[in-house]
Amino acid sequence: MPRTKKDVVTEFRTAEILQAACRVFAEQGFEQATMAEIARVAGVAKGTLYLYYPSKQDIYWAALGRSLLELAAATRSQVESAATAEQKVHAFIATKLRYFEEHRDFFRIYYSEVGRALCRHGQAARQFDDLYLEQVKVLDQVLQHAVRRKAIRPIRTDATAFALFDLTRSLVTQRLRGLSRASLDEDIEFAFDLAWKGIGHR
Amino acid sequence: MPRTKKDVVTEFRTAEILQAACRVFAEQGFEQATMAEIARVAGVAKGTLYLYYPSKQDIYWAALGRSLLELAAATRSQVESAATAEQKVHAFIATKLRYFEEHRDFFRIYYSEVGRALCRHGQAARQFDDLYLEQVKVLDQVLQHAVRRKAIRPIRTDATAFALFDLTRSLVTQRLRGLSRASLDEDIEFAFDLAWKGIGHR
Amino acid sequence: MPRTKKDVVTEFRTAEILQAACRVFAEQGFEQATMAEIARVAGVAKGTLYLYYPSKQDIYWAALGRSLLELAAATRSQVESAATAEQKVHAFIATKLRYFEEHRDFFRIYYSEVGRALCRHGQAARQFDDLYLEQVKVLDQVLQHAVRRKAIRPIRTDATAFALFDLTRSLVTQRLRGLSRASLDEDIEFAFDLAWKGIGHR
Amino acid sequence: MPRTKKDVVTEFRTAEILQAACRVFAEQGFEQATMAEIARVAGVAKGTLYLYYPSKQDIYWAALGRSLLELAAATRSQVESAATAEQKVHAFIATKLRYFEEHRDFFRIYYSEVGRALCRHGQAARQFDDLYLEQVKVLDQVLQHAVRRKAIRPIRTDATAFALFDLTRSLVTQRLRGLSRASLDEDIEFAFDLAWKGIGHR
DNA sequence: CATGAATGAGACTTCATTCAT
DNA sequence: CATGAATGAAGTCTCATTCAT
Repeated sequence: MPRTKKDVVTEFRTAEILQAACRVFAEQGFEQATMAEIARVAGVAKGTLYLYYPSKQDIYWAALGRSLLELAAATRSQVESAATAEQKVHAFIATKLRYFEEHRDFFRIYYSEVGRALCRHGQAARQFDDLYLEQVKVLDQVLQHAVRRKAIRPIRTDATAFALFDLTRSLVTQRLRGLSRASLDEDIEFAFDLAWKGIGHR
Repeated sequence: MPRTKKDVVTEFRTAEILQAACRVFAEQGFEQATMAEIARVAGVAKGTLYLYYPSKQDIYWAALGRSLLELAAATRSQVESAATAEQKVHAFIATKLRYFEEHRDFFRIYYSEVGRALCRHGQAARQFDDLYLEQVKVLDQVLQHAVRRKAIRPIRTDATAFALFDLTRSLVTQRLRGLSRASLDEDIEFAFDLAWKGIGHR
Repeated sequence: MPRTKKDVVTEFRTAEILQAACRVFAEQGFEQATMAEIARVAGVAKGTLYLYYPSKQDIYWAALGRSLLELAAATRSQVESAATAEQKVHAFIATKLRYFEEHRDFFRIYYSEVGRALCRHGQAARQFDDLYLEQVKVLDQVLQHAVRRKAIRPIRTDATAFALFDLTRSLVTQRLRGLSRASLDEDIEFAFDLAWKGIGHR
Repeated sequence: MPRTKKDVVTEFRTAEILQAACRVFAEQGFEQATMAEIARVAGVAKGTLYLYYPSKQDIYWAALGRSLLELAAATRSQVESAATAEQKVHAFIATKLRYFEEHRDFFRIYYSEVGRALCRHGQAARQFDDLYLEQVKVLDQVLQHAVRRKAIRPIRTDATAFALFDLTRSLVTQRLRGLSRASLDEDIEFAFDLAWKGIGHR
């Protein structure tokens, strides 16, 4: 509440750096990205980066984590707001697609990290993994509930949750690569339709 | 045409190197993997690697490409052998899941590369991308044909092809991470069921 | 001449900084010590250090020089006060041991600098060297006088002066490292006794 | 015994590097010395240094340790060869002065390290310290024995051992700094004489 | 052909010093 | 005067690649 001067500047710089980092990591990937390039894009000196983050790794996690938490929160919120199971699944897909559409750099880093996590598994990617799995769990519970209510077919909910998760990723990727000529809303409907007719009763 | 002596040795060394590379790249990722480690695992000297491949990048592409071509061929073959659209889609999913199940290291590299390709796009990943898109196209044509024959709902076949593609990846990932307790066949049936009930007529 | 306000503050800050510097340099050595740490210990900001000293090097010389001058003055004073050659040598040894006992941080820097001076010779260590040699000269003259008076054996006085100088350093070092269980006075007597009589029987 | 080819080269390079390191460390001190400079003096590339030593620290310890062990061995050997206590003390002083006279760069590093060890105490300098203290112990035992035989005065042998140790260092330093115009043998005799008889008349 | 010692470009990180507030 | 955020030069170490043996 106090120290507005310092905090504002810090927050500004932090945001500036993370934004630059996001762009650079999205374009180059973690390993190819250099601190020099991040600094250049952020418009600061190399040393300045280390005033705000102790290492390249930390900038990376910060850039990734910030959006990851935001996305997770948005997803939880939207899913909870939805009334029926159908609407919840729709909300899940829609929220993700919309968020990624608006944060394409984040999606690139995010997707890239999913791949990296398969290799080098057992490294410090725990925090990332946790957030990842938590998202799936949210959807899993929605599906479990829906199965009990017979809103959807009896189905392996955990595996389905994963699959729906990847389905959204699939569409985002298509959009990102310019392979989808449809509008965002159309893609959302398409994904939901595909998912729902698949898991829908009858 | 024969010259067996030389060719056999070359082929042997090549295979040995690629296998080692596959393991190392799968465990470490492209950037973290070192030529020294690949050489060590392959049981040859560092310099020897350069007798067979001009660069680290090339070993990577070779390791990736070899299995990629194999998988593509298997997929095409199995899909063509199948009679009905339903069986073709089933074959597509089954072939991929089976292949990845048997070539886990390859899958790791492959999936990791999908992520890397999003970043560093426009780099030399053209060959990878082509193979990737070709796979999708095979499925796309199956779906187009099926739509015309009203074997499945009228649907955006290209986007659906992508989605099915990612659906299989989703299940492989689950298996790889130890998140699926089902058998391989059960997972295949699950994936197909999910896909088909989604795209199936009625 | 007075302007007490400013001068007092300056003197206060200067002393504060030098004391902090003394502690930090003693603990870390010149190169490992950082301006940030000195500032932290001094309770001022990094920039403030540069208001009073133009560089790290200068703080170092100041911290070293201050005590060095003090010690030199004390030594001269005590030696002059002593009546006989024996007492003068005793005073020399005693003064040094007492001073170092009370200014252990200074001794660490001082001794460390002696070592550094051997390397990097020809650098700006002139001032340090001068003070160092001057101390020796004081003792040298005492010894020369004593030789003429036949108070001590005819002996190379300059080399002996150096040797006695290092003898005191030797004992201080032992005390500092906790290798001496004797009292300060006992160590003084021991050093003087050793110097005066040697170790030989008779 | 076998692998002469490789071993010889390795030994040659190792020696080359250590010699270069010795010179550079002697001239610049540990912190000011750079790997680039050591490589330049050794006539190899920077990376080559890391083929033989894992870090700058390790090169330093190696350069220091090699001579330290050599000196320790020579000292022990010479002291043991000597018959009487007087001759043993003489041997101790003579060996050290002779060795340092021939290995001036080593002495610089060595002395510099003694100073560094006072600061940053508690660091990994254990190995150095051990060798240092062991040397003193050798002399200590000689003195203890001599006291029992009444070859020398009853005296605190441990403290005296330290003092004699520093006495030799004192003379080496004088020679190194060009402050002694005497020959090496004269300085040896001077040091021994001073130690044995003290400065007092009679 | 095979080797692996040697290379050197380039990465991350530190820290003395500056300067706008 | 005092501050401390910003700077950027410089250092250590890694590793893909080369080449003499």
